[in-house]
Amino acid sequence: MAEELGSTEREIVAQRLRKAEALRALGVNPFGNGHAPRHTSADLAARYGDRPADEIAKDPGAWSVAGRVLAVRSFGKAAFLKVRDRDGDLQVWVKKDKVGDRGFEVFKLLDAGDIVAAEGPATRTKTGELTVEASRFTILTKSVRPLPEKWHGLTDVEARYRQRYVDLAVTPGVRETFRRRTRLVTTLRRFLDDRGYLEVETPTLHKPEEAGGAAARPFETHHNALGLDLKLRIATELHLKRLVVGGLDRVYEIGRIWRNEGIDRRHNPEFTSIEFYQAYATHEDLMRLTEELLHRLALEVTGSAIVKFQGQAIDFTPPYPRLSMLELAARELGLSPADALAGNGLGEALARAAARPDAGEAAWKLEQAAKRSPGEIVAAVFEAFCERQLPADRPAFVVDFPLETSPLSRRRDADPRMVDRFELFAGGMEVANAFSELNDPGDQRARFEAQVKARAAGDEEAMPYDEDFVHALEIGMPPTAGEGIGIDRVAMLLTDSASIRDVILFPLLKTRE
RNA sequence: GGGGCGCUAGCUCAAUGGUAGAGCAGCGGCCUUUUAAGCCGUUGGCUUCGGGUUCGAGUCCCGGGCGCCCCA
Repeated sequence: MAEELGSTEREIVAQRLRKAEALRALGVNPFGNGHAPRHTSADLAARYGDRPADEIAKDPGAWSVAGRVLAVRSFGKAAFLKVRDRDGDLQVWVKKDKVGDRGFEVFKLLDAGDIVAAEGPATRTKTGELTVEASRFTILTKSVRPLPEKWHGLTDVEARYRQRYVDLAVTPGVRETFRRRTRLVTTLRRFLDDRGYLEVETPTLHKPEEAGGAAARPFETHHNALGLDLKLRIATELHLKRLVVGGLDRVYEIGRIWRNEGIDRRHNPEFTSIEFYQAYATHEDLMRLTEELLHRLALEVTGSAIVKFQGQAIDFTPPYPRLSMLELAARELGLSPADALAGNGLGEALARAAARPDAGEAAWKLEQAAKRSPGEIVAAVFEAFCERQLPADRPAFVVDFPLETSPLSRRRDADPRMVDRFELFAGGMEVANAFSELNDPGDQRARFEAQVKARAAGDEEAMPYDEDFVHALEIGMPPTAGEGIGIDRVAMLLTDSASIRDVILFPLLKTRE
């Protein structure tokens, strides 16, 4: 098949399609079906481990494996294939005298990338590699496009995201990252199930008045038959709390959330959250639960409570330090917490802070905050100066949130300008957010009204007035605490991934051209 | 939204403004213990796209696209 010598991709595809036809001529369907391997690479590893060649020779077994060929080292009448199956890599040794003439004719039509099946005894080659010495060999699927180069693989990140199937097939560690992500979700689910939580599913299509629960802009869509404008949910909070009203005292939902906002290392427009709600609990209870949960997740997913993230070891062993947003922000401003919260001297202090050299790009944001309430200024100052001071070697709780930052949180009994809320930070990211839930319907009305006012004043992230939610609170919600955790962020931490795109199989990218 | 960087063969990368190259993959040979196998030979290019400057542009200038990083 030498009539066309070119090696552009188009010519390579044509070449390989000709090989597929040649396979058909040999009676091998190049896109065959119905062959099930009986073993995986892990089965061989489990059986033989590090045992030497002479021991394996006494018990070579009869193995049946299949997978994608990643590399071919051919010697004319024999060849070593690097084959990858779902568990790992395995070497297959194809020898003309063992697979027979026909099997060897099939082998000669092999390209890297093809899916093959091999049967035969195990052996250990003189270089020490556990190998299936094929007595039968066939090609199950012809790969008609070339795979990336075997040594460097696919390093172009854009190509990796756009063609995740290639990335998964050839890039070391990618499969493991997504296995870990799944183990994380499984562990999380078991953790809550064991504590009497009920997993539920609530709507992802929200009517405009339902699309609250967070400060974010929703995606908009439309139901044709009902003639109804809808929004994709930005949180699961308001529906889950309705369920607590209904007596599902411990509920959680793991699911997709959509927020119509920018994309960066920590944000993808669709991501996965877990929110859980527990009646008769307080935010203090949830802090302890969170410590226990993260500790468990680190252990189950990585095997250690100390996790390396971007060069920094993070110890997930409880307890985690608690830092006061109000105190830290007030200190930055040179005010007492009481004065900061009361707004005494706040304007001047804020202007001084914004002018500091280390305010840098945050200055603009601080100037914007000047028009807002003292509580929002405190939060803005915290974000600008204090987040980066949080401990790097372990997670940390931030507590003492001003009321204005939290329209769904319960007021603190001791100081109604504050709420009983915390956020958990780890690896420089906000990972969880939790609070004792507001269950006073009158107060909730007032908070929604303030949100409506903020929206009218231009705050596009302010949430709508959800009358039915207030109605639910009027029916009566037991004292409850609830929490949301960004699954993708935790997955980043536990897989040492710098970008959220590395833990989302198909991150959103712009259309090319 | 702003700034910086990148985009050259299927993949990974070279190329003072002066004939676009290499390795891998492919193709033709040799080769029955290789680990990026080796050796000989060989094909393959709309240099992201569109303008411009220039005798001459992958390279310089302007604009678009896509991506990454930083900032908002």
